Amino acid sequence: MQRRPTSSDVARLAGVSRTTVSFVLNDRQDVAISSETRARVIHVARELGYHAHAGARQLAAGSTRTIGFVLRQSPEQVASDALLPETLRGIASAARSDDFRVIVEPLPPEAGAYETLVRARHVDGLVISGPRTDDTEVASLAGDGFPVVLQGSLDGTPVPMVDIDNREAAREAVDHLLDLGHRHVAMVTNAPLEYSAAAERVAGYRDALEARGVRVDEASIVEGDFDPRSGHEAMRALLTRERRPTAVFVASDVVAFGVYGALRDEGMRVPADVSVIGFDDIPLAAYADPPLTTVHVPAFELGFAAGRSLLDLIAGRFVPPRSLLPAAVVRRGSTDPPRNSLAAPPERRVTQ
Amino acid sequence: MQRRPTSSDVARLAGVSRTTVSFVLNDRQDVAISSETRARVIHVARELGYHAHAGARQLAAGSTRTIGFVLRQSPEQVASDALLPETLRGIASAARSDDFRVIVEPLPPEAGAYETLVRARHVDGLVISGPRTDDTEVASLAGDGFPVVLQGSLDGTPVPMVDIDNREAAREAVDHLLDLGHRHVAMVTNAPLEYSAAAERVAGYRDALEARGVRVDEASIVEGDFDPRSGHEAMRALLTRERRPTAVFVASDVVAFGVYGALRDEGMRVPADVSVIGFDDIPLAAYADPPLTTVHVPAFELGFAAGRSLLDLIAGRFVPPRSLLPAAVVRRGSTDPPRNSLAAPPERRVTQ
DNA sequence: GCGCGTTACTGACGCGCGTTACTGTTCGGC
DNA sequence: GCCGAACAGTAACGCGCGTCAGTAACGCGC
Repeated sequence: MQRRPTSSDVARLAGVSRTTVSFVLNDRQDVAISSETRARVIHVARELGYHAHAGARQLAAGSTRTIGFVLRQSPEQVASDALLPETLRGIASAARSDDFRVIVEPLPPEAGAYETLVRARHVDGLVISGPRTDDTEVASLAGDGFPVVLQGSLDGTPVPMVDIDNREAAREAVDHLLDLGHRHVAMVTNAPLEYSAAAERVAGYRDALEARGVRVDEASIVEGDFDPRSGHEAMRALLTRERRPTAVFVASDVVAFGVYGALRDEGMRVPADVSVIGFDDIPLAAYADPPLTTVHVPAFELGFAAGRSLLDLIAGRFVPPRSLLPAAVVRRGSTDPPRNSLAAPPERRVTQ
Repeated sequence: MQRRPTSSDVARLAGVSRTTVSFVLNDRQDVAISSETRARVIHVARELGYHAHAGARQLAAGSTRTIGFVLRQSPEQVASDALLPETLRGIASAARSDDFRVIVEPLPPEAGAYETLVRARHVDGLVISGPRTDDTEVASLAGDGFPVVLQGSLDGTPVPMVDIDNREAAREAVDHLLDLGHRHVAMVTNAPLEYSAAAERVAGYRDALEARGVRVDEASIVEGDFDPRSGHEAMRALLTRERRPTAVFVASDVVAFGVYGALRDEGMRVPADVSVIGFDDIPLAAYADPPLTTVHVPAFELGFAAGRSLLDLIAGRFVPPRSLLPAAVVRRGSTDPPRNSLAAPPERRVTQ
């Protein structure tokens, strides 16, 4: 492994000072360098395969050109997060366009873990995924003026966040079911309601029902917990209810796979007996049986937007406190009108 | 954002020199420091929330305490890589135990992209996932003595690699089908055969059949291409064959979801009409319909082992050229004996 | 009581870069 | 022909740390 070329090497070979090399390679417009000198320096640098030493540059310039991506979810949640690769690609993509790099830090058991990332100046800013209300570090970091962007929803924080409009998207999902004629729509949440996103999706569910004057039956909202197993149990619980729903809004595709399972166990067919709409549009949603109607969440774009916002924040540019990306229903095979919707319009069935 | 404490601050408050602070905090055993002084320094450092500046340390010590994780797959492959989160967790976990960090670099379109990571000394080593034969950079990096570990298989390279034994695992998968009595077993690959892993799994498929004296019909090996769609097409092609297989070995769970779809389209039931065994054991495999029998790939452990090996390499310790982790068949609901295996033992049916 | 080893610590250098303040040179206007 | 502005480039400092060579004090043997 031969010696790394330094800026002195470039300077010597180009017949200029190190300062000039630095000016040229950092493309500084405020200093006058003749275009011949510029070209010569750039040529030599390329010839030598010169790249400024990251550590030295950081030390001198005070910036790391690196951002951190902190996964605040539990290991199990990370493992089954089918959109994580896309989100990560989005962040990395945004970073690269500004010549930044991304350090990924899955949350370890101990607290104060990503503090090191910041205190040791490994990164210039953080994107925090799956933020939690009980996370006091985030607030104190952001309060200190350290650039932080939340990827996901969190109530009552001034920290900029990037997300989809969960409430609106959920409303649209349930609207889809209502449009098909369903009036008895149950819901399985994606997660416990302490998670803002889960609570917001429930709110959207209520919005949709109330807008049509359909009474919200609290018993038909059951909590899921990230994985298919929880969906299985939730659906089983729903099927013990006196009035079985004709449609279910499952606020997570992964959980919906469990819901499918519970329905199969009961011998109920989708969508003939029960319509199911999911949320996320994970890569396998289109290959479920039947293909899952769901809400498409633009994971790459969310990651990209979060990265973009963070870079803006680092550069001192204005960043809106909330960036909400559009999410839209993708209709596939798991939703249809309720079976006897023609024989007995849903509006009447309430009287039965 | 108040000023970062430096080692001088710690030194002053502890009443010692900066050198002593450095010795204590880096826990150097070869210099004599009284335990009282040690304790005092540590106390002050903690009090101040002191963490050595990453850039300065890198510049002085020459090591970044950071490793790179390069994703050599195409964006589409990354997006549908259901095991990526686990692998990433594994690497990060290994890194953390040595106080290293992980920079993730999805492969951008342009070539020479991760070279920067190395030339600018952003990282001390690289784990390269999904290596490809046409990757000359890897060879030249490793040839230069730069620490590189491959996560995944690549033929004919001296670079250390971590993987499962694809051939053996595939053999076990097919053995499972043969044990059930199947004799007409088709295969859908996980990827084109230029990918070493795909070729190895085909080899394992052949091994299993040949060991039982079953003739390998070249026409019953069809290439998949990472996504479910390719599985759908592959299975459709297999179903046009004169003799339909009674079982299919699909060398990727994700592709198997497509295979399921094609079988449904034909009105064929799994496992009653066709048994299917997958590969990978993605989180949703157990929630397919029917639950997919598959080969469990220990993704976290693979990531961890790759990270561990890389750290060993960086530290100058010995690293075996190939680390093969065990993968085992997980039987679920998608495999059963062939329907008429009792009425007409498979061995006889060949004469029909 | 002198030398020598051991213990406990420190001063100063340099890692490779960005940047500030400065120097020298050219050129146009009067 | 002189002056100031614009142009082209440079010397030197410091970012915060790790580390080497060195020093001072102390104990111990003879």
